[in-house]
Amino acid sequence: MTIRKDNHDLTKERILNEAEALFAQKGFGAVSVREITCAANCNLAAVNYHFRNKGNLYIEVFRVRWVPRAMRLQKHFRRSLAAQGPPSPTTVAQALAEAFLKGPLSDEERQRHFQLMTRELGQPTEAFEIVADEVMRPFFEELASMLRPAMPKGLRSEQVLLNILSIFSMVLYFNFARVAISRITGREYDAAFKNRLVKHIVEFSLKGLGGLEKEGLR
Amino acid sequence: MTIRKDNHDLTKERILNEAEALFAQKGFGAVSVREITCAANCNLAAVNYHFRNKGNLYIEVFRVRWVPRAMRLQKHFRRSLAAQGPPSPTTVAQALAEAFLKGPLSDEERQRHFQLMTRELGQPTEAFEIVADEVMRPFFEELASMLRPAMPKGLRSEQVLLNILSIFSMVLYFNFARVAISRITGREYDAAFKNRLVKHIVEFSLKGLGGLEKEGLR
DNA sequence: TTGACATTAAAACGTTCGTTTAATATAAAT
DNA sequence: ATTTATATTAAACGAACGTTTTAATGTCAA
Repeated sequence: MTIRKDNHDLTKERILNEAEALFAQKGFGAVSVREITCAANCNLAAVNYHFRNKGNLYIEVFRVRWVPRAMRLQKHFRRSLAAQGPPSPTTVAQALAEAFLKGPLSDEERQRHFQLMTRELGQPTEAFEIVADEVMRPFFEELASMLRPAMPKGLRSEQVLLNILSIFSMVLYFNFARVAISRITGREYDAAFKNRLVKHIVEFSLKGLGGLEKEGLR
Repeated sequence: MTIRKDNHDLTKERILNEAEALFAQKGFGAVSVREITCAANCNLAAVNYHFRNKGNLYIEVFRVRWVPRAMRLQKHFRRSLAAQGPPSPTTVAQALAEAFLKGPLSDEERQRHFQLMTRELGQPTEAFEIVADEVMRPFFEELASMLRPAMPKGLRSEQVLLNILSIFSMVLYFNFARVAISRITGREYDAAFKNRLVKHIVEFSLKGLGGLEKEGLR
């Protein structure tokens, strides 16, 4: 009964895509509804018809685009981690850096993803509740439980969390500050440089974590 | 001859202050000129009179507020470093983390500073040229020349730079994502927590840098 | 073919935007 | 005292904003 035609809400999908790209690129306040509908090749009123208003479109972008992508990233991380046997700081750091810097996403998609996240980290809106509750906190706890057994003796759980946050700060930074990093290092942000960054993050993180195993280095 | 009355351009100063706070808080596109002039307690036209237009006010904020503050930070770093004898990875990391997380700035000022920087890192505008050329690149080179002699044998200069960028990613992150970090860790971002973060960054960085000295730890 | 419903389209709503203009105030210079 | 340069003010400009309204489509079940 509720089965509609194939391209039932193709417009809705296009709006979500373009809205996400623009929100990531320029931030919520700097993007106009007209800009979105123009990029999505649809009528101005479509945003209000499909999403009630601009603000709700923004949080919908997180709900139906950002969170599922974050889940895909986590799944990719778990798969490539499981393929390496029981988790150690080495394998965790390796799988993390690879999933978040290379991983299953296109370069554009990854940039969008971390730009949106960085914006919410800097000035949290309603969308941050979603990011924190559905993605960050559960994943960080998962990572903590993986790393804790391999960490120096009686490490406080807060310290484990800070270590994880530090790794994430690097992942985030090397993703969202591409232009700046290219400019400062003088290197183009291409596949080769990305590999270099993964290697660096893994090494730096491993040492930072205080892991004693040396096999993953160099 | 050009000596005007006391409050000659007090308005100009107030506009710069409020503009910086608002640009940092919400981003260029999401701040209106009316918002700025209202906060600065002056007439709407004052922005265009003193700064030609909104865009020029933004880059002027960087020129006469952000860069000088960055210089103050660097000076503070150099002074507290010099007080500890010849620079080693330990003393450099310690002085860096302290200067950028506690340092000479008020908490508000520091948050503003890193929010503005993060915005430019994410989507560089004309202001990023200033940030990169006048602050980042020279300072990073200074740091590199300090760290290089103490680093493992034949470390490529690119690798030294990546290490420095990693430390900065943490400093940046722990400054601009305060709300998120408080929320995730469950700790209020107060003086005690800031000290905890400084300690963590120093330890993590030191190990990440591959420094062999242990005296600075714990 | 018809009636109901989902979607798109065009036009207009009132508001706010950045900027400009013209008038006014102030204090130093002549 | 008058001129000149600097600074502030109130008012208005057209453009763009988010949203609503109304009409025109398209698509199924009956």
